[in-house]
Formats: sequence, C-alpha cells, structure tokens
Amino acid sequence: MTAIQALRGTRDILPEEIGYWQHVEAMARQILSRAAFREIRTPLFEQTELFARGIGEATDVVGKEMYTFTDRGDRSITLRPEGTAGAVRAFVEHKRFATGGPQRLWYCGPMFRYERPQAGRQRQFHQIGAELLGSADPRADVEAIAVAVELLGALGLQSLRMLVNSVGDRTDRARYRSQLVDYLTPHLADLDPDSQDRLTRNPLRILDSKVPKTQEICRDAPSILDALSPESAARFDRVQQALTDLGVVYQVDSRLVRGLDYYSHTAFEIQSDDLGAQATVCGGGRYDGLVSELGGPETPAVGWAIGMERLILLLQQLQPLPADRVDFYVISRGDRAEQQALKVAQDLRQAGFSVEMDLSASAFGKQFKRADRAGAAACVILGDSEAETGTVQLKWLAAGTQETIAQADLATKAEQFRTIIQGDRA
RNA sequence: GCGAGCGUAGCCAAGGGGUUAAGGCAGCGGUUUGUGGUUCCGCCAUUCGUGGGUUCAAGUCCCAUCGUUCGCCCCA
Repeated sequence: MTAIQALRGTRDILPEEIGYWQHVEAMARQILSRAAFREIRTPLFEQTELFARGIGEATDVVGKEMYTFTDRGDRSITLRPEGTAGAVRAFVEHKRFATGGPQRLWYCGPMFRYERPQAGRQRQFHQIGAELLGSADPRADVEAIAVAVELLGALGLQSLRMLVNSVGDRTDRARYRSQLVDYLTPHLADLDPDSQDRLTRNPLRILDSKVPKTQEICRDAPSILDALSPESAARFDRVQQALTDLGVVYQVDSRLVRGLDYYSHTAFEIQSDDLGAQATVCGGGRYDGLVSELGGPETPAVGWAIGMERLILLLQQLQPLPADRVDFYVISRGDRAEQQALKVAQDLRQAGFSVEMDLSASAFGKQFKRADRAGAAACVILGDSEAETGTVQLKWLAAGTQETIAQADLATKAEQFRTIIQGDRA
C-alpha cells in the first residue's frame, strides 16, 4: 500500500510552523482594520469567465496557469488565481458601490496557479490583499501603499525595496507601446527568444527581462514616464509627493510593469533580496477599468496583494518561533488517580491555563520526562496516595520545588500560579 | 512549457559495482517498578522514491517514472 502524498506544489503547514501564519494573520487583521479596511471572504472558485475577463485573456495567469475544470453541471469553473477579481465581483454583485463613499476591503486565503514550483512559488499559495474601491484620488493610492508598508514594518521586516511607477491610462500606454515597439524592432534579432515573442504580444514586459543582452538594449529604450499625458504625469507627481511626506522610502522604476491587464497609473512592488528569484513580496497598483469590465459602474480602485509564503520565508530568516509550551503537565498512575486527573486538568483549563495530560500510565520517571519536553512550568502529580487524600503534588520544574495542594483548591490558587508561571518564563 | 541538481530511517547524513547498509540527532527500553532536564547501556533500514534493464554481483551503472530543489518563463 503506497501512502498518498500531498499534490505537487501544495504542502502542509505543520504545528511547528503555524505560529508564523497566525502571527501574520493577526497582524494583518489589526493593521488593516485600524485603517478601516473590512474583511471579505469570497469563494475559492468562480466562473472561469470572471478571471478571463478580469485578469485578461492574454496574460500568462489566465492563458496557462489556471486550475480550470468542468463541474457536474457542465459549468467551467476556475480555482481563483488571485483575489482581486473575486472581491470586485462581490462588490458589484452586492451593489456595494451604492453605499456611498469608497469601500475598503481586505482578504486573506489560498490562491491557485498551475506553475512549476520553486523557491517562493507554489501551486496553492496564500495572499493577503487589500482593495480600496471608489476613489480616484492619488491619496487613495498612497493610503493603500502606506497600509502595506505599515503591515510589513509591523512584522519587523527590514531592508525591503519599494518600487513605484506609473503606467498611465489606456491612451498613455497605447502611445508608449508604439514608441517602444518602434525602438525595439530594429533590435529584434538581438533580443532573447522570449522577448522577441513578447514584442507583439506584450512589449512592455520586455523591459524587465533578466537576459543581460535584452537589458542592455532596454537601457536606452524610451521611458513610459516620458509618454505620460500631462494629467497622468501630474497625478504621479502627487502620489510621489504624498509618499515622501509620509516618509515612505521608495524609488521610481520606469520599467516596473505589472503582469495583469487591469492596472493603470500607479504600479508598485515591494521586493526583498532574500527570496531567491521570486523577489516580490507585495505587488499592486491602480485598476480603474476593472469594476466596469466586470459589469459594475465606472469605479476607480487601487489595491495590492502580499504573498504570505514569501513573507513567512523572510520572517523565518529573521527570528525563530518560540517553542510551544504548556503551563501544566498532569501525570498520574493508578485507576483512581487517572480518573481524578481528568477533572484536575479540566479545572485548571477552566481557570485559564494550558494543560496537557499524560495518557501513558507509564512510570512516573517517564511521565516527568515528557513534562519536560512539553516545556511545562509545573507538573501536577496524582498517585495512589494523592487519590486517597484528594490532593495533588505540584512540582515547579524550573525550581524543583514541590508542594501538596488539595484538588479543590487548584482553581482558587490560579492567580498565584499565574504569577509564578510568568516569573518562570520571563 | 523548458533547463540543471538531488532522492539512503521521523530529521541530518556516509557509502560511487563485491557476501552482514557508517555515524549523529530524535525516539523507545533499561540504569531509577512514585520524581524530570545529566550520565551510562541496549534497541531502532531483510533495504536505499518506484518500475524496468546491464552484470556472476546494483544505494552504487543505464533507461523510464514519480517526487523534490534551484533556475527560465511568470508572478505574490
């Protein structure tokens, strides 16, 4: 019988590691709700159409990375490859645009893309995302970015690099695109094969190619920032000014192009050098056309997503997780004692302590050993004589001291215990 | 989808064609049948991801397959 393994590109998050996830989630909840973002949970799968229309048929995400299948009702279903499309779908479906004022939404959960796994990239991965819908104000872009920066900072991440760019509006991009194609076409033969292919499909992406020769050619390419209309350029200036005023450190990277079709104006990425080839921890930008594309009214919006695996990779490099510890470890031997131990454990738990019970009925020596391993502050001991007298022996493991306490008194001594345990752990 | 490296116990591993597969950590048992974290002793892979092949002989060489890692592409 061969054991079944988790599918390629998926993995289990085991108890030893879960602390990072809980910490990140708790921090996200705190920082985002403090900025008046409200959590939304949308389905993990949607009609394929949603992503095809929202993300763009020409993108790699839609073209070759989607988990798409036909369900029993012959509908084409896709496991969500990102969070924005679903959030916007919900925004439109529930007519949240009619509530007046911008909506701030955030989410967190698994996304699915059919790719070859590598460092910082899996088939099921997790994102925290935030969307600010209903404002075209440049301050909205900055507010969104600032919240992301705040979150990463609160998690203690340093030496991250913030890159900002403006890809203008549709007209700007069309103008730039033809400028770029005009520039690159004479160099066609010198470009790497991938980039040659992209020249017709998605020329802007050639700019961030990693091939040295292509990079060299791109160095002298026209900049999108020069192709922006005066209005778009002024807008980008205001974003930069506001970022500076907030003390956000960033650099303008005119070659930063985000992969999804729906971006306009502000695009930004937060990168780290400690992640291998997948350097981006957070990516986002403005997507003014998406809501109407998905059947809602013209609604400007801006948002971002953080890759949780990548974030946690960085966190793990930063500091180890404190080991799990339990306050009390209950050991017992003998029928009556074992019976009473259940009740003692329950009393202590109800008094607010974490309590692990030894179920082995093996020699006390063995049970003590396990108490140590559990990182217990104290061992609660029940043997025949304790069972007889309705007491327990309480042994404080760090000090090695031991006292006799009536089982009935355990709960009333909770405060005293708490002080000792805190002192122990300090 | 493409390229490269690697799969030996729960973990880290040595072994690179010659009968019995080092070592360490962890675990289990004992020293201690009611007192831990130390020591000491013992146990812990009929088998090297899987399937096929070459050979008198295969963890060791070859092929395939699966998994994994890293890179390309792409992205968070």
